[in-house]
Amino acid sequence: MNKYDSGKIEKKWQKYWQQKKIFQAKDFSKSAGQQTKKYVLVEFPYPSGEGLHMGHLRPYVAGDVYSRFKRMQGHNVMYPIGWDAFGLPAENFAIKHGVHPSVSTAKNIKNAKRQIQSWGLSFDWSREINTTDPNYYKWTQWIFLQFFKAGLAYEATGMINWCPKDKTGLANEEVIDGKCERCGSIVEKKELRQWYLKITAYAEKLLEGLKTLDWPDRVKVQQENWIGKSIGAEIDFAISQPRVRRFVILHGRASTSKDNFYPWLKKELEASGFEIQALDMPGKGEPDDLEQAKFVMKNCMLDENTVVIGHSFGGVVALRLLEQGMKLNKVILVATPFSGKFLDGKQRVSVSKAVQKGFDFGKIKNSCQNFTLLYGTNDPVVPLSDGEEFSRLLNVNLTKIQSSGPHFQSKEEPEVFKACLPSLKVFTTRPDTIFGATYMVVAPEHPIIRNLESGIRNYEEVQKYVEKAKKESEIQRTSLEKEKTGVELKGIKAVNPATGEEIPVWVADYVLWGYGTGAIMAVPAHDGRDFEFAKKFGLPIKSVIEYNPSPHKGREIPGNTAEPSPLMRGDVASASEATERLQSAAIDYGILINSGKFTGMKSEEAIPKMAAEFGKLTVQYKLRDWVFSRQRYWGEPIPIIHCEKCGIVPVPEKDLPVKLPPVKKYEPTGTGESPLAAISNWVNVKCPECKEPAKRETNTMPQWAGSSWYWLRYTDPGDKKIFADKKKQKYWTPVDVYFGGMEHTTLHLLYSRFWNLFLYDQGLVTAKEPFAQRKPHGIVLAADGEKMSKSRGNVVNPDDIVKSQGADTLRMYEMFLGPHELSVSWNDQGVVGIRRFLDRVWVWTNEQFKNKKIERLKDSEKVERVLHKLIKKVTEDLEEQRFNTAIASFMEFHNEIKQEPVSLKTIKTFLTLLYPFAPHIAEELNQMLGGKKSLQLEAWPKYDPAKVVEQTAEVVVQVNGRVRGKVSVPAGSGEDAVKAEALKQDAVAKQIAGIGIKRVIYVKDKLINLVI
RNA sequence: GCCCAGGUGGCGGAACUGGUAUACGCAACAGACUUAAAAUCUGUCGCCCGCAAGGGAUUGAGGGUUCGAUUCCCUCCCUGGGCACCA
Repeated sequence: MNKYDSGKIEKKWQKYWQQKKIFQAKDFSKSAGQQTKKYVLVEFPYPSGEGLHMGHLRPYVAGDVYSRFKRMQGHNVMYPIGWDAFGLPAENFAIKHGVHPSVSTAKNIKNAKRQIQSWGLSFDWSREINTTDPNYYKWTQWIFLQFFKAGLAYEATGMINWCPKDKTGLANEEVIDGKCERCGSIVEKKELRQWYLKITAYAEKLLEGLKTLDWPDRVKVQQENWIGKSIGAEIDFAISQPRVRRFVILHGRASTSKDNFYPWLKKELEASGFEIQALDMPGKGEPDDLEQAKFVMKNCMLDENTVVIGHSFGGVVALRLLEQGMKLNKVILVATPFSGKFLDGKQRVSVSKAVQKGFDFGKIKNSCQNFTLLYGTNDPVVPLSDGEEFSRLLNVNLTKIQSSGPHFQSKEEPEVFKACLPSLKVFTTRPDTIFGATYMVVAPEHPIIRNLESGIRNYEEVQKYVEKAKKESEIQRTSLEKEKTGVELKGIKAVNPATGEEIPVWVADYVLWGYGTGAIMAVPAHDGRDFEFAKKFGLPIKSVIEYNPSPHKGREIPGNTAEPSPLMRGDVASASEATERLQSAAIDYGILINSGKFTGMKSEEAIPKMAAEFGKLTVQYKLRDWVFSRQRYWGEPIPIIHCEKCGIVPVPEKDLPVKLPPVKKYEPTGTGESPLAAISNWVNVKCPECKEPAKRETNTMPQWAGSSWYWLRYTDPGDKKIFADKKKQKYWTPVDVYFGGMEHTTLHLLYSRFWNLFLYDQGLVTAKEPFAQRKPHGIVLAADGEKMSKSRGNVVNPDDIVKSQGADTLRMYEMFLGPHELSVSWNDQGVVGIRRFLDRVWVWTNEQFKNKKIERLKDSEKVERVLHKLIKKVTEDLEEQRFNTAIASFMEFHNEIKQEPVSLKTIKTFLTLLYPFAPHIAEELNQMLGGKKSLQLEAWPKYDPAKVVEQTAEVVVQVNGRVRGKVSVPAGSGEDAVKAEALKQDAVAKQIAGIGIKRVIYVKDKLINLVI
């Protein structure tokens, strides 16, 4: 008998599988006996210099075992692999050693491929992909352009997360605990021009889709929390602003100062104590905006305390005023046209002329920082898209409303009046507490601080606070131990719309600019944070909710004995409901008090009513748009050209891919520009539209771009015409099982779902959701229970195990360690247990085979029963991916029958079952037994339910629920027979002696319980 | 603070819808083989009392439902993960 030489056997079979192309998945295959397709996916690796590690092995083996099993069941299985090869390590290596990333990447891929093959994984190599291959990233760029064309890829300047070590911007998802996901540096804030993908537009769809997925709850919940939906109300609080004295109304081109809403508006504003000016403008018909602007400057009192309302063409004039350097407090644009093309089909020469002259929006924003844009959803003349253009150029929100009359021309337009009064919009999930709002807080970044500069008496102090807050990192600002800080905006008061009372306005960094409206109504009696702040600064606290009188331990707030404890916890039952409908940070529902006509209502009832009364119901998400540009070299170039004249121009599809040019220096500049910016002959191009000189976008895409659609490419890896043929997609997608790590839940998995949902909406993808089932795996920890890491020196290299014990042992041990979804600790000593088992299988098979009679041998009843039990157990465990217990059952089987002679057929069946786990040894032994083809081509064994059944049953005898004995009875015996048998037992009789049996509980073939 | 997952021998872990808790493996101990060791094979092996037969307690803690609870319910503790001044 040969020794079990795992190294030799494994190489032999790996070569065999490759040559016979056993694992190639054929598109549309419907050959005889083949069932449905199965698309089994694992996260493709980043080929790093260190090679693949245990973290890769675990999901890959799981996917492999499952794939081999499913193929044998007759499924057409696709189990593909590729390389996610863009990324920083290769680039950093290039910086250090001057080796081009593509060179080191190719080398690393070669090594990783060698490793994967040595593990005996049944990947279909004919579908191998590489994200850094121009033929691949061509389509990554192409998809980006689809986002761009749909308006979901946009450029904006904003405060973004910046990693000072990697010298690049980061997405929100890449910041973990205020640190860079990749290198652990503390993330800074930096104002930069960036590309964004509008993932927020898909927030609701991403949430909805989750419901349809067969994913573990913990994964779904994590995505849900990340998207962070809360329903609440937006409420305007009026701001009294003593410095604004004067309103100037500029009417549209075909009207006069007496027309439209002007007389009514004048009356309203005068009643509020303002001075109004409204001129009849020169040049009717097709007026000239510059001429009108000069006329206004000459005839109106204009200064930094003036608000200008421009209706229609009047808005154009207002913008011209600003461009001329006129400083104004605020400009309200009402249905102001931009394009010159009107909805009634007419071209307005005056507007076209003004647009052609060009507005310098830099100058305009310099002159005034406070704009309101009002657009009518029912405007028959000026299109909403004009408003959107202004919104983009001025970087302010667009207010879309239904005007009372067409084009805001009715005699009264209340929305216009409302826009005239400065106000502060807040978002709250608890509008029912509005009567308790005793002050307001804005985030340090809130523009209202600049806008009300002239009205803020302590502006210097405020400014100092704002500057300090902006300098602090996210970690410092959101640190929990930190005491609340803030400064009152003196001279500014807000009006609580519920009580009519004037309340102070503060700036404080506990209010975040990134969420909601960046401003809150503070209800210190019912919000922990507001309470803390109010205590510190001595602000009034007013209780408006009475909690259900409940004996639960309320948390008494020290020093607040006068008021009923504001944070008294209410009824517990409401807590879980709250997450369902409305999320609440710190407060529970109760009965309203001190709340005018709402007093006595329950919170649940009051919330929608009060939201409608004082504002409107809205939805907020924590999800932010995806910062999609990186200031680094080794990534997909963003296929955009910047032209002075035509603006942002997408690279025409025929010019894709935009290839990475060779560079000498890979160092990131750190200034927020990519190293590509220095390659002038690459940067300078002709504008595809006007053919004038233009410049390429030099930012590249983030790591996650290539992996956001790679599973689609596997279905059609070589296609030159399209990213993935729709027929092939339709056959293969969605992915049936996706093995991978928990760490990708709010990164890769979220991004991929977003891309897929978008492409689905574009009609480019056939499956709405990309991954039907997700199987996350636990981390493989080192023997000491810590994470494996080089610095700890506790890393187990899979290559070493392959060398010493063999790939089959490595695979099986990895699976045997524990449940696939839980973290497990590697144990060097444990590995030998599996190797011993395989050794025994080797010896046992050889010895059985030596038995000359094996050909004619018939199995005993016991062997048959044990075998069929094994088939049942392994099949069921594999379906549920319970690999560890399946392996245990092989050992049990072996322990039970190792002394018995077994038939050839039984050994073969055993090897067939073992094949997915330990394919090399199974193939070798099967061949030794005379098998002519790969076990992969055998049908998966089926068990006979009749043979699984035991003839005799061991029934446990309990007395009062305690085990007192055991009886052997024929399977299926009735209660009386078992009871009689049980009473014969000494131990049982002893317990019962002298006491009558009150009751008997009998579970067939399992247990009899005598109650005395 | 909130949300998930989990807590079972010396260790990794089993236990189906409430029905023999500790399968399987590791480690440990004893024996066989050997000049010896390793390897291999055979056996023992959760804890306490007992020579034994047998008995008792036991699945993080406490309580409850039940003939019977690792499993269901309540309260609490601990570990891991996620979110976090998100209004």
